[in-house]
Amino acid sequence: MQVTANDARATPGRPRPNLAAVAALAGVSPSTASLAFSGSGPVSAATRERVLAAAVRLDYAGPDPRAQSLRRGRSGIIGVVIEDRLSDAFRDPMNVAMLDGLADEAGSLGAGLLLLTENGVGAASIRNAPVDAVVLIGCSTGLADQVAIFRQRGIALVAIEAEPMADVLAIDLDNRAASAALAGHLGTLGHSRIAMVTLPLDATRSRGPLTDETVARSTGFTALERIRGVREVFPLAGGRVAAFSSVEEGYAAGLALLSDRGAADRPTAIIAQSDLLAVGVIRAAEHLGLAVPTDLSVVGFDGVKLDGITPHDLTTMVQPAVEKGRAAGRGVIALLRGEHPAPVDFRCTLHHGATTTMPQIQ
Amino acid sequence: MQVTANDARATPGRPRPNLAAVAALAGVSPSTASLAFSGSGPVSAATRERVLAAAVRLDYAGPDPRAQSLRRGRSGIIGVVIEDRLSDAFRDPMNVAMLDGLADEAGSLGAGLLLLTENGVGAASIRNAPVDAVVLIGCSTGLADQVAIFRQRGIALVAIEAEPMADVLAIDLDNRAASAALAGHLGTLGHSRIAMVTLPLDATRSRGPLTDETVARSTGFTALERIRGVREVFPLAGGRVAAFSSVEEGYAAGLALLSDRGAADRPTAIIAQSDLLAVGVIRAAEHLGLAVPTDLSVVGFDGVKLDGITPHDLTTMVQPAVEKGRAAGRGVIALLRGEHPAPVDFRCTLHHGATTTMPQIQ
DNA sequence: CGATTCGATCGAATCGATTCGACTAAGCTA
DNA sequence: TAGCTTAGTCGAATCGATTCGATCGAATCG
Repeated sequence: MQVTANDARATPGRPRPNLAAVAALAGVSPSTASLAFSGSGPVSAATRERVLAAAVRLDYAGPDPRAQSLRRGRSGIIGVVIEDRLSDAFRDPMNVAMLDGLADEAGSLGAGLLLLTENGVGAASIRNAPVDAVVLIGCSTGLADQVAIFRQRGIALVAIEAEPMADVLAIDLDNRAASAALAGHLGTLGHSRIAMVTLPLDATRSRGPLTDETVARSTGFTALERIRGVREVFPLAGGRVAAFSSVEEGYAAGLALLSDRGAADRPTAIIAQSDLLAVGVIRAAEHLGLAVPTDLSVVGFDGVKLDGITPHDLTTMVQPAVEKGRAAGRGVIALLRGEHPAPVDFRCTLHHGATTTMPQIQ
Repeated sequence: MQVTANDARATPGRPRPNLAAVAALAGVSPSTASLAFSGSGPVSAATRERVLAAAVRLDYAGPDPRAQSLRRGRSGIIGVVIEDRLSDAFRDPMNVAMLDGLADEAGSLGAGLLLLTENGVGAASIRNAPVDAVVLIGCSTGLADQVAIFRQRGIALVAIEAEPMADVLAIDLDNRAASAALAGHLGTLGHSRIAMVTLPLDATRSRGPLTDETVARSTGFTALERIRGVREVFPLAGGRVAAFSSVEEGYAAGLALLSDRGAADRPTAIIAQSDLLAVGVIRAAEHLGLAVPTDLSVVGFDGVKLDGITPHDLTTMVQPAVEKGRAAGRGVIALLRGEHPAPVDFRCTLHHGATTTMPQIQ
């Protein structure tokens, strides 16, 4: 029971005053004091002054948000469910951009974002979090359980790029069509030996060849959709699965796809599921003495800024990541208002860079 | 007023049952029902069964977290104050790593992380957030106001790398000493024309030359400490201020420091305040035809993984970023227990890479 | 001048759970 | 069998604010 630094009112400090105490000191009823603070009712200027003065005297910090949220039935908090470790999720600039857009809209509502990771004890936090709504980000198809919990609690749900679910507002991207368009672009140029470098297919983030089995077991909605899109054009396209959306992973996958193969055996084009992966693939190609796009065409996905990361002007599908987050935020707001917002579908736009050309004649 | 998909019980849905309703259906008092749920009291197995069955019948989702947090005086939420836009803050891998460590410890407590940005309307959310504790990350020295608010609310405070403040648990890094050591390393090698590329000096994130004036106006604690450390060795060292910790910014700063100068005029070594900046500087040097380290020595800070980003083995100060977050988390836990945890000071370790050598004789 | 309205204030109920103290009945000891 | 313990249950107070309806005095209107 040390008494050192007992000025630290961190936790035990003397009990904070409440509105009733302020009201008592000001000589008014708690209800009047409440009105004076919230400004939602007729209060004479004189009483308001008195209440505010009393609050200052008592060092009252304003209404307790916990009590407010109980009374109002709203906490002003939006949950964000992220399946990964934060460091993994935030490694992908797209996720960060989405979160940024979401934070923007949430901020306009005066709401905060509560990060909910589902790993470990986090399950408890999903069950107990005082959230008004939840946005599912970069989530696998295997979160039916979580969704059920939230639904039972009567919490509004929004999912970004997820398998359609009942009672969940979908914010989607045309991953499939966009990937098909990229593949089509390469097909038009004359490519036929195509390989993919995909985003992780499940939460284990295991790196390796893209096999029918790994695809069948996959829970990564976005990655799957993009694979499907490519296979609409090249039904047999294979490739590698990356563990992260990063330059290093792209580099490793690129080496795996390009090393130890003759020109006749090697893919003439690689479709990477993210720009970072694409940059890695390009580095691998160049490391192996292959010129891009002469010896190898490479396309990416996302449309992130690559200045300073690569000198190439990458051909890629530009997606409105921040806008996805914004749309999710607006969806939340509408749901909380009791409206029935319509699902949103975003479109990618093809950026015609300089990393694709016709395949060399062999 | 469409009635489509009216199954969406998102918001308006019929009112959720409460514990009292469950108790009534089970034929017990609310207090007993509460005991049955929390398990913190003697309840016969039969009664517990009955209560649980009633809960299932009513589709009761468990105690309302809002009411719990009012009653208990704890919300199970830890606020994280980030000064920047999220997309800016998360661009720096150090911040993400810290957050990850923090999330880890918070998760073990069953707590969630609430992102609080102070820009815009966010001020409202700082004032109203139902948090038990707050961690200040990457914050400027100009947040006395926020700290005052939290203190008034009796909220436990932890700051990572911030100017010491009363009643705020400090988690610090030896930025100054580590920077001095880096500078000393270069000094020992024989360098004397040193330039710095610093992290942003304030929230405006303006790019430009490092002048006495910008330093004097700066609010960036970490950046300032690192500048001070370097100037312990090279009192007159100047340089450039970057707008972000990124490769592109480093590249731009590198060009500004190295272009249009003769070998006798140019710095022989550059101290970058982050590894990403250092990589950018190296790219700029190489773009200008200067070899690293022969023509220019470069050091970084942080110790991030750079595989795939640069082939160089960067000489840098490795900091325990995840551990900083963990320590902050443990500090929060201790404070909430009413303990008086001691401040923590982390040390960087010098990684001797291959980007420094003796300056060329002119 | 009496009736009416309006502005300001207050009382009491409410949000949903937790918890302390009290009570009951059953099991035990002497 | 009287007296005592104890497991199980319940009532009521409490956390801190909001809000509806009622009240009271003063100002306005016919």
